[in-house]
Amino acid sequence: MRQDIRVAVDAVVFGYDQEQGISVLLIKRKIEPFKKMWALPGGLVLNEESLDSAVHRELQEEAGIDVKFLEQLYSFGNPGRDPRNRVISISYFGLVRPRDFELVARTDAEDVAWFNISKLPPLAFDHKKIVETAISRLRGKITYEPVGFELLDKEFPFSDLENLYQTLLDQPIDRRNFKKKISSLGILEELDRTVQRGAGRPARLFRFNRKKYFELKDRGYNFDFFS
Amino acid sequence: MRQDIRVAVDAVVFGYDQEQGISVLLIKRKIEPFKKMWALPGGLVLNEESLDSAVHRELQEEAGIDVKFLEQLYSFGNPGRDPRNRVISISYFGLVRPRDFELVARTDAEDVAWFNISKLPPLAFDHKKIVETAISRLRGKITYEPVGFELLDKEFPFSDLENLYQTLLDQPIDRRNFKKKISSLGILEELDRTVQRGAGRPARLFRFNRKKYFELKDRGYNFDFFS
DNA sequence: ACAAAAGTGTTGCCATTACACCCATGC
DNA sequence: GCATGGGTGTAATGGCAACACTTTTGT
Repeated sequence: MRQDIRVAVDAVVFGYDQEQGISVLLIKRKIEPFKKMWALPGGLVLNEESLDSAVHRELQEEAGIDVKFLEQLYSFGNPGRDPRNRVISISYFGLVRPRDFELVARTDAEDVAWFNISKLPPLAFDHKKIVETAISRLRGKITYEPVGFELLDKEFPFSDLENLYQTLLDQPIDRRNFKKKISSLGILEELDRTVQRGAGRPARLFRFNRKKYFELKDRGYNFDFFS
Repeated sequence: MRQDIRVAVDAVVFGYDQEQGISVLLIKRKIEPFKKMWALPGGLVLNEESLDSAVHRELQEEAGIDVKFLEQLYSFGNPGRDPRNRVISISYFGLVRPRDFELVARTDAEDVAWFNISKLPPLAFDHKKIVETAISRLRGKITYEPVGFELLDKEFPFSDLENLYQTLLDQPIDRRNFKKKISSLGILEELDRTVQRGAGRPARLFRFNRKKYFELKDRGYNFDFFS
């Protein structure tokens, strides 16, 4: 019998926010199977498009967002992961600043929303497994490359970076040692301006030096976070 | 138009040998397209089988070998990577001891052979790119997990491990420091026996402590190889 | 006896860790 | 003036890197 397998892409897009922590973008399905359940944005690849284009298109179509940082995660292909036909899912991993986007549910999606990664609803298909894979990739990532460029505002107080790392590592960091380490990498530029956040002393703003940041990312770097 | 994409798996299986260094397993294609060219073992996934089974089956069918260590590498899916139909390839990465197997060309393969990774012939499809991706994964791998269990003989002199790392890193290693580092990981067991290799003093044999080796592998470990 | 490979310790240095008080602002 | 978050330096430790000579065998 001729091969009868379909190919889909699915995206696990993470956002970071001081209040919410790390969130994942989900859509509520408008159609069967798993109608009304939350699921990862994604869908079948068109005949003429590349896999990368397919993910970008689906994110645009279903959630109305344009994710710049996307990389391939893993391909899930067990028979039976879709109850109707055999579909293999090529999953992607993305990072964005949620505040940069206004979510808009379209086409197959009845709703779109951010969910904190520790408060996920039940998910359609094997999407729970996909999200878990993505989270463990994200956690692993910060130990061998810098993370933050895609998740923080263009200009941010140092404590934002510190909080991001604490959230991702799920453990406290010594502020002074962390500052020393990051500063020594030379990927940050200190600005003259400050920002006030609630009570307390105003914080100086920083931004990433795009060039050095990506150089370091390409070379790879071993952070040793234990403290 | 209904989706018309096929799904294949391809395997980049590496072998290590004191004389040959790092090699890749290739087959010579018996059929069009790219008839008579060298290519990675692989082929279309059957309707009812998992991706993992598909790779194992293809390796068995085309090369007659049974690869125990296999993990997913990356999925390549550009339209046009196969000149006839659209085929996406889910590639896998494997490690074996070449001496454990006798290669046997079967089904679609006219020939099977090991090629040193620096002396590869022209390859069919985009297999050159796939092999390059696999090599860079292999190089990366040894910096965050131990490697060797799957590539060395059950019992081996310490110098084999040292040579393996030197080959993979493509740079000399200080023998004393390397010994100290590996010993401190507690993944090696020293045996009473020795082995003689050509001239020189006989070398004591070692073997991996399977349990501790895989514990370390799961936990992840940061080697810092610079020297 | 010499060539070839195996085996083995010490020292200096640098990077990581641990640790606590002052500063600028809002209320 | 007090609560809140921002900002900063030093000393001790431990892990890594550099480094060369002796041992055991074959020829």
